Amino acid sequence: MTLRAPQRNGTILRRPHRLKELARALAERGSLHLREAATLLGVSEMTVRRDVAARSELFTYLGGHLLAADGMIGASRYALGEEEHSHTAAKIAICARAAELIKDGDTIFIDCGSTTPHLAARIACGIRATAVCYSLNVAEILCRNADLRVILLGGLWHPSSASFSSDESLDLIGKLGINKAFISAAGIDATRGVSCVQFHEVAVKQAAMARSVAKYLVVDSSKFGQVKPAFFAGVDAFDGIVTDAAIVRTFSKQAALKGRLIVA
Amino acid sequence: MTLRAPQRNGTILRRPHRLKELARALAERGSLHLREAATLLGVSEMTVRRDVAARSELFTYLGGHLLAADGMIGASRYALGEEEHSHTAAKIAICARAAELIKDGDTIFIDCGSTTPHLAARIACGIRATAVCYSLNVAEILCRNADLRVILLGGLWHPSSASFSSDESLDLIGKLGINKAFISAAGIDATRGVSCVQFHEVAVKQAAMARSVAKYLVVDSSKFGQVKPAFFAGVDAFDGIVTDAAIVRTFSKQAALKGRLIVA
DNA sequence: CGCATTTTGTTAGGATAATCACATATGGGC
DNA sequence: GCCCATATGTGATTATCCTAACAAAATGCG
Repeated sequence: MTLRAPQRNGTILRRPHRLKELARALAERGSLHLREAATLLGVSEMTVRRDVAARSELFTYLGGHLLAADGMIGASRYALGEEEHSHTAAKIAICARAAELIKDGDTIFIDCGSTTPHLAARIACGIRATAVCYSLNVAEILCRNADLRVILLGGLWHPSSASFSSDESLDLIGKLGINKAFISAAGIDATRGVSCVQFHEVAVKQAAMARSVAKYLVVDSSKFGQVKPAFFAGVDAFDGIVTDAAIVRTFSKQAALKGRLIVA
Repeated sequence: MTLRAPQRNGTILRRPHRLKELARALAERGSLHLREAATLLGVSEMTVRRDVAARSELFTYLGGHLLAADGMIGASRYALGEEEHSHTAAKIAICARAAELIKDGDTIFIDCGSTTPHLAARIACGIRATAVCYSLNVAEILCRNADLRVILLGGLWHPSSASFSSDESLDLIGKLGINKAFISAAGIDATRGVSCVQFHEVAVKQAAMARSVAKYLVVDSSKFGQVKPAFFAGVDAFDGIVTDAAIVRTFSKQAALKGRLIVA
């Protein structure tokens, strides 16, 4: 069995194209009936069902109605159909592990990205902590937790990462005492360090790490060996690297990671 | 037929109590299946249906699943079942009117509260503007609009008003040039001025008004004659007061409001 | 208590949605 | 062209939801 390129219809990739159309329609209208979606896309209802099932992280499907998924608020124009939204199972697993590190009374920092919302959602009810964040999808989740004090770093909105940035945010970080910083990344490389895609994130990540006693990198195994444009820290800046089991074989013996891997 | 006090079961008001329980459960879990809701409340599914139908503004009901209503995002623990969420029709109407004031190229400020999310939602697609806000429910809506540049003033989260406050936010406002500020209030009184409930809102409202060329008060008619603890501006600080038709008879002849009422 | 009213539960039907199995279509490789 | 794999459509079956009508229980009042 050989790997093939996706099939084409005329000029466009079919399923990915439909998913984009759906996401666009949902962003505008909020919800969509299965039947509407089918006629909108010019396919049968069954095909819409299958499309949605294939990428169930992106959509919520309730009783014949299609909604934007819980976590994708503000993230609709957020690299949809790309890598960003894959590895969801691994992300949930590592975030569950990372959440165990959070104790009563902690002040934590939660980075932006597609991984960290899972961490925010996994903070056990009853843990009284202060949580600092700068992305909208993380804030939404934290703010629903009545046991948390939440600080959102504001500024200019960046749709690409669903986050905010401003000089004043950095000032605010400077006034905080943080116990544990949970940092995400798009790439981690033993020699070239840890990097992300958006440059505006760099200053926030660095400021949060500078103010934090412990720093944890929260990345799924697909990020290992990747290098992205915006470098922000060396691998050794982290006290722990929380990741999933798939990583162990390839990288766990590297000296740079020695003793700091926390495998979910 | 006589008017009666609500019926009681043991110690608690039944329907109102169930609605609160439902809202609480929804705030935690996001969505709830009809069957779960029924067992949770210890009543039949039919009763849940009737409860929800009775206050359909609060809930969205799709194919057997119960969701928090569109407008109440972030406002779940926000005086639910109280006055805050009433007058919805009037709020939508006045916000539609206020949204007409927003033009291409404007920089606008949108206050927090249960009224202003409707304004955020009513900004016509295609209008390219910069929008400044400091509440989560407003930010969520603005950030979905790809035609807007959004600035969120961050800080410490206040569940009571779904908003954020910090000194740094005020610094940030100081750097902005705002054309139109849309301010909400809980009370407006010709002699005692305009007031709100939460004190942390005062500094933000005042800073935004100070930086803005035009100031509009966006309040439904039920707020007239009310006085709340946190005073933040005189009636004459506003260039326009956008409100609904119900107000005209009682207050529109007052000299203090003369010529500044904009009736939806 | 007995009556009127309201609230809640139950049942039954028709409508709608979900799932499965199978048929058909499409496009790529040989 | 033929075959294969994937993609899509169709129809039948089952499950679920919605509504309405009626029955039962709770409540307030004289």
